[in-house]
Amino acid sequence: MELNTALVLRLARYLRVLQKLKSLGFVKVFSNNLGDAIGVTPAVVRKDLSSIQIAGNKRGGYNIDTLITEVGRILGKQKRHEVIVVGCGRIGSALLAYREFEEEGIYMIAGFDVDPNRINRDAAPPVLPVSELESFVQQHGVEVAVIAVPDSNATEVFERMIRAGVRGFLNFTSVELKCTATSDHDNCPTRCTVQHVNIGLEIESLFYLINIGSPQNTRHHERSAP
Amino acid sequence: MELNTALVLRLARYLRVLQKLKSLGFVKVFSNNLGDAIGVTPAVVRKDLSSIQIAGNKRGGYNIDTLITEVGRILGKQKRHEVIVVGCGRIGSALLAYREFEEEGIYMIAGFDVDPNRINRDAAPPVLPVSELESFVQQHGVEVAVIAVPDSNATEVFERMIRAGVRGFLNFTSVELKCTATSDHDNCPTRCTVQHVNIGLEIESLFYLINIGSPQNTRHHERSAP
DNA sequence: TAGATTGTTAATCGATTAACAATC
DNA sequence: TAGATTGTTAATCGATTAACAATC
Repeated sequence: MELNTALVLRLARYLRVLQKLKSLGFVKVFSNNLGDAIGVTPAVVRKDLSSIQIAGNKRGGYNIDTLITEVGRILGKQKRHEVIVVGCGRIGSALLAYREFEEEGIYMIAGFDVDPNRINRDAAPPVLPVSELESFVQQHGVEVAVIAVPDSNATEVFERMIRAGVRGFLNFTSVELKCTATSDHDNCPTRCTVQHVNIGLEIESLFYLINIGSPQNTRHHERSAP
Repeated sequence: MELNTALVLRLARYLRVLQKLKSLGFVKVFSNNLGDAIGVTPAVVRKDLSSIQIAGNKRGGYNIDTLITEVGRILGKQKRHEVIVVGCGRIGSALLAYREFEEEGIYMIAGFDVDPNRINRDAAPPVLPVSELESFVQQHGVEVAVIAVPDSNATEVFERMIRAGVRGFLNFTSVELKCTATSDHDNCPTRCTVQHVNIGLEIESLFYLINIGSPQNTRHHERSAP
């Protein structure tokens, strides 16, 4: 069962909506409710759910608890998700301090920087020198990292992390980090995934889009349709 | 000529690559160079360029200067692009202070916040009280805004800005802001565009994707393929 | 000229939408 | 039962890929 990025993002969105509905005391939900909430048609919702083997009732919609459990299981919500942030400038440190992710089981466990003035081992989460990146990754089994360094250092820290075993990246630089060609050794079979967040690019495209009047859209990754 | 979001984002990416190539002294570029650089096939590049009426030479590729001029013109790079940031918490103020956008002709001209402690009229850019949002938007003809307020305030500031005439939004909240249903008055014909940046969601999906080993992806708005 | 690259058409692929039988 | 909603199939749409003639 291979789910693509778009589907996984939709599942994560459904989950957030479901959690809100549950907290409001709802027990059941219909495909058109979920569709409205995240901006897709009911048919997409039903197809998504049936693709992950979740069945509803022909008349009574879907049970919210079942949905939360099943979608959460697929997204691995039973596990604690630990993330590091490499580059603790303005954006990096903003993300590092952003505790709201913990509600979703995502924990920022450390930041890394080259600047000695930014190092702070006593902070929570601590900011460590990048020289300790590899050992930290290996010790903690870090799988996912945010890259928020200057463009000029992006490739270096990326390749170091690949070698150290990190497999998922959220890339805030404007360097187009590629997974395939990164292994120096051919014995590196590691597939990795990079999600790009390029704010300048998004703003640039916004200026075009508003002046033409094309329909709404999503991102990346992350985008929603009417 | 209606260009969709994905195409516009690719054009913006081409432009960055072209600027780099030009600064390195290159004069010509081939479709496969551009394709490699942003992670698409040469055929996509040629199709994109021909769709905006840019012709290359059958043997000599494309002229970089022509490309920069033409793509820049389409993206409206001759104009100064002014943006405001509503919500000056950690992420909002990080973006407000991010001067690198200016290289791309994007200027953060003001921030807005409810917290009196964050107001600073003398800063560059200034941080103003949200009560002044509408008047500022109208005075400066603001077209694009970053929304970085807490989720609970997202809809309110969004609707206020819509009414004030803002038409493009970069939404950092996890609220699914929708353009269509926002007008209180039916006489509001304004189409707007929202780009969503939902970092928690992207990290969540990363954890799924790395554990299954699906192929790389893009964002959004903003994502890149092999 | 021979070789390489564009520009475009046709073929493929996947995702979205429409439709509707099954059924609660 | 009648009405409403699911689950799935078929039809549509758009985007991606393949292929190749045109041509520099």
